[in-house]
Amino acid sequence: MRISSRGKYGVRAMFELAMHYGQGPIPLKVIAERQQISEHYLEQLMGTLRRAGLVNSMRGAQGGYELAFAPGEIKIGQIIRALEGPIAPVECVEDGVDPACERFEGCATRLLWERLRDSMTEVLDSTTLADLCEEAASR
Amino acid sequence: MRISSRGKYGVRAMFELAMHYGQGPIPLKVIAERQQISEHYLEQLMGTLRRAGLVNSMRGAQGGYELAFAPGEIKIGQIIRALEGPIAPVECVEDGVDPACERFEGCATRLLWERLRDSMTEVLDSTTLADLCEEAASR
DNA sequence: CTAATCCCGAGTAAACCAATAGGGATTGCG
DNA sequence: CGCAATCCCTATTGGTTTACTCGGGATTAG
Repeated sequence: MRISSRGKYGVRAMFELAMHYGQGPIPLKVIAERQQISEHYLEQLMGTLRRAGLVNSMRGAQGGYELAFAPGEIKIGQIIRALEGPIAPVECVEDGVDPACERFEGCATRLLWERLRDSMTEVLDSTTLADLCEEAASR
Repeated sequence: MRISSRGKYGVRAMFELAMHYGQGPIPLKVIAERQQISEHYLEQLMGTLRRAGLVNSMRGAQGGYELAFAPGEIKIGQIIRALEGPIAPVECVEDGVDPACERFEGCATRLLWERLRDSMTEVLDSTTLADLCEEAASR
């Protein structure tokens, strides 16, 4: 029941961008350094986040990345979904999957997985980058 | 954010045992058949569950597996922990891990992962095999 | 022009997963 | 007793995923 480094790194990188929101683009190199993430690896993740519409990038000298929205409008759940796929402990409770289950009792365990999915989603979608910034500031 | 087949299969197998609790041991073969799980693979999982003290086994003809406790006393969380390890979205919020974080802002994301861990634990530890049986019965 | 920067695709070593293979030990029953 | 049913254990395998690394191309501010 672990998220992968993709999700961890992604949230850390986005948090870094959130902490400097409105101050112009931040180059990959700086994010990677400050968050201790392999630069090339992070590059791939940022590409994914860009294609998901969560960050904007500027090429060329003085370029870098910035959030596509204000920190308060980006939910952690969006970041995780972009990098790790649907938030669902088992495939059959993914959004948009046919709920018909051939196993009669499959449904018994299915309800459980739905509850688990919902509680995970609730946490991840009720927290925004702004919340993380506040928590970091209040210490 | 998926649990592996180990966890899925394990819960299904334990549910099967719960549905027939008190009716003597059920052979692996039957569990595997009813739950459509590879017999040899399930054997490994049952070994793990036995060593975790969640099931008892009887060898020889007429042997099989049965729950070590009443269904109401076995939490899903125990099954998952036995088969998948600690319930924690990231390593640094596992129980018993040093909470000191070298990254100053690591703590900002750490709080998030703790909340996620707690909400997952809450669901998995508040549901017992008896709950699954009830849900299956009420339809 | 050039240095800084993003962009992209390929390759890779290690780990993990789900399953298979093959045999050994126990035990109820005829 | 002897055998079939059953659990027990270790090893191996093929496939996938993970977390990177490598090398080069495109863009742009100064």
